[in-house]
Amino acid sequence: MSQPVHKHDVFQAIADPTRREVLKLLSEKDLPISEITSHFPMSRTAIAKHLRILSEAELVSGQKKGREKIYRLHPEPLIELRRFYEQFWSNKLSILKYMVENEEEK
Amino acid sequence: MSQPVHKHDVFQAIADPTRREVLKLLSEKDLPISEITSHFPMSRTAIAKHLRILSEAELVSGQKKGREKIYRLHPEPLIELRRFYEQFWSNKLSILKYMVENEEEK
DNA sequence: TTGACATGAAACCAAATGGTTTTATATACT
DNA sequence: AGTATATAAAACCATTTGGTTTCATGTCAA
Repeated sequence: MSQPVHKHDVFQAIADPTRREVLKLLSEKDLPISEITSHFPMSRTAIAKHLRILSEAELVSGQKKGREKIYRLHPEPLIELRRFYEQFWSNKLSILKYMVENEEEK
Repeated sequence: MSQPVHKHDVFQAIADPTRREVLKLLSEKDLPISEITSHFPMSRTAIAKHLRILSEAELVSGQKKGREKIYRLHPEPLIELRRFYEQFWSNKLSILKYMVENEEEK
């Protein structure tokens, strides 16, 4: 019975370069769809779809303001990205260690 | 003229849950395809395809050893994940702060 | 050398992805 | 009231994705 709360997860959401760019944009400032679209070589409709996917992953939310819909970044789910990353690189020391160990094999 | 050196990048590579699991497996131990396959409810061919994608992203490499092909993890490209992550969460303090603030909601 | 095992490669398929165009609806402006 | 603006929603489409099955090739072992 467990509901499929989110169709898209964070990993899928950031798989697309356009969506990563959108997140970057929104990290500076809340923006309406049309403004976001102006930064990309594609239709507003395409951007709206990307925003929906980001929204399903709870990385952004949109609030209607007059006739505009203002989107805002919510970076919290990206923490899952960090948890994943740290399965492999738990700290900077381990990275250094790895690099040293493999120095000669190159 | 710039060649598309890699068909798949890290972000695409880790978008699939099976591939993330494969990376996790390989983080413990180098493994041949058949052994990897035994951990998943799908065919060896399917796993081989996932390995190719991971390989294109340079997250794994495979070396023939007798009739087996042993795969090994190369976590280096995951550093890009970290760079992306830190665009939004620049330091551990902000993460800690967030986690503490949301402790009770679990 | 024959058979079992491990992988590779190709053809095929349904569903998802990432885009388009068209049409509709709600809001703001004059 | 009528027009322009901002978004939404739907139909459509080509390509990619994630799987399958089938067949071929190389290697080990008896």
